[in-house]
Amino acid sequence: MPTPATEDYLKAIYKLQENAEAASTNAVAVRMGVSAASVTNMMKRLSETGLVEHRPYQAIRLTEAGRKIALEIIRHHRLLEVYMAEALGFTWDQVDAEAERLEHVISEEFEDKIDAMLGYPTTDPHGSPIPAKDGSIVRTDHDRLSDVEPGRTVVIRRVTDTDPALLRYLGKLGLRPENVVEVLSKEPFEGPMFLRVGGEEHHVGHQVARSVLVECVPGGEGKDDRRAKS
Amino acid sequence: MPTPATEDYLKAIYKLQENAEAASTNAVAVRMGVSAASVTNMMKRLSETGLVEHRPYQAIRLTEAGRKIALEIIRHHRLLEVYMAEALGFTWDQVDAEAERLEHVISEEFEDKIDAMLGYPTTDPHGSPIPAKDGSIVRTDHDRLSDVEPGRTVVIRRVTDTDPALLRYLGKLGLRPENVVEVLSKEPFEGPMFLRVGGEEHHVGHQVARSVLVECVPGGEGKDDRRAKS
DNA sequence: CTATATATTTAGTTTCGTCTAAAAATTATC
DNA sequence: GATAATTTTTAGACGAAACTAAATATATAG
Repeated sequence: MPTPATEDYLKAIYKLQENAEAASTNAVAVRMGVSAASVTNMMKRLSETGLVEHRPYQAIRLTEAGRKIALEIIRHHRLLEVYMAEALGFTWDQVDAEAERLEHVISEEFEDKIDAMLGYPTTDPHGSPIPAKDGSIVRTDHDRLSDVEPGRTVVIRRVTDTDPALLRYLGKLGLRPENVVEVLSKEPFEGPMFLRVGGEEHHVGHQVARSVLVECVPGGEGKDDRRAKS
Repeated sequence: MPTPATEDYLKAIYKLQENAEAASTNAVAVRMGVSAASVTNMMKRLSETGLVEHRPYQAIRLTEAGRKIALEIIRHHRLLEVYMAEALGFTWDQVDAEAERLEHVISEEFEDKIDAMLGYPTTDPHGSPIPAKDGSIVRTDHDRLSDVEPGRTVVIRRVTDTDPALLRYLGKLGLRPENVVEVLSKEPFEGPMFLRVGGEEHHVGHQVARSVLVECVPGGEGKDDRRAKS
C-alpha cells in the first residue's frame, strides 16, 4: 500500500508526462513545493519499489505499476470533486483542495458508491477526464482559448488551473465547461482577448485564456473568417 | 495542526476516560495496537505541546486543548458514519473503518455541509452521541443488556463495539438502536441470555450482550416481575 | 517485609519524508 | 572547445512515529 507522499509524487510525474513535459527532478520539485534533493531521494526509493524508472540525470518515467497508482488517485480525486460539487453543494473552486486530502484515504467501496450515485461521470467539474477503473483514460487534445483566432466560436471543454481565486473569476465570467465563447478580438504580443460569452462581453488576459481549453464548434466558425487572419 | 497520529492518541485517551477507566500507558497501548514504549514516547511530546498531562508512572489526562481536539475528531467520525450510512448506503458494520481514515482529513466546511444535509443528527448509526461543535457532548448512562433482569423489556440505545462481524450478527438478530427487546431468561455465571426481539427469539452470549446498551422502557417492565428475582 | 510479577520508562534503532550545503554532472555561452 | 551557469546528486541532519531490549518503578503475594 503506497503512502500519501508516494501517491503525490506519482501523480505529479503523471501530470508532467501527460503535459508532454519532461519529468525532470526540478519540474517535480517545483510542482510539489519540495526541494530537488527530496525528489532525488524519493525517486531512489520509488525505483527500488518499481514504481518509477530513474537513472541519474535523466528524466523520470513511471512504470506500469506507478502509472496504475497515479491514475487510481486521479480517479479518486476527480470523482470526489464531482461528488462534492453535485451532492454536497461545494463550488468548483473549493473541490480541489478538499479532494487533495480525501483522495488518499477513500476505500474502493467508497469510490464505487459515489461513482454509481453520480451515474458514472466521465469528467470532473473542471472538465478533466476521470480515469476508468481499469486505468484507461480519455486523451483529449484541445486548443487553448488563448490560441483561438478572432471570429471563431468555441465551446469550453476544460479549465486547467486549480487556484480558487482564478476559478471564481472564470466562473463569474461564465468561462466554464460547456459554455460557448465567441472570440471577438485579440491583442498581439500576448495581449488580452475580447470575448462574448453568454450575452456578455469581457476582456481577459492571456495567462487566464491559456488555462481555458476549448473545442472549435463544428460548422460554426464565425461569420467571415474562415482562414487564420493573413 | 495536529497529525493523524496525535489525533488518534487523544481519541484513545478520551475513550478510556469516558469509560471511567484509567488511561494508563498500557491501556492506551492496547487500544491503539502499539507498544507501551511508543505511548510513553508520544506522551512526552504531547505533554510538551500541552495536549495531555502526564507525570511518570501516573495515569494520563487530557488537557482542555487535548479534549477539544479529541471531541472534534469524534464528531468528524460519527458524522461521517451517519453520512455514509444514510447518503451512501453503507451498512453499519462498514462505516467505522472508513470513518477512521476520513475523520482526519475533512475540512470544517465538509463537516458543516454533511451535518446540515443530515438535519443535525445527534447520534451515529451505533447510537453513540455526536459531540457538538462547541465540544459539548451528551453523557448517557445506559445499562448493559447483559445486566438486565429477566422479565424486563428494554429499548436498545447503543452498541459499543466496532467489529464488523459482530455488528452484522447483531444486525441480523435485530439488536440495533431503537429496537425493543424482552429479556426472557438469563443463565447464571455469565451464561447466555434468551431474548425476544421483533417477534423472534434468540440466545446470545454474555460478551455480546455486554456490548449492547439499553434503556428500561418506562412503565413497561414485563408482566409479573417487578423486583429483581429473589 | 521481602520476593516476585507487572507496568513503565530509557536507550538505542529504524523508516519515512523532509531539509541545507557542498560536490558533481550536464547544458549553455562565448 | 573552454568556461560559466544550471541541474542534479551526495552527504549529513532532523523530526515524527514506530520498534526491541534493558533498566527501573510500582504493585502483589507469601
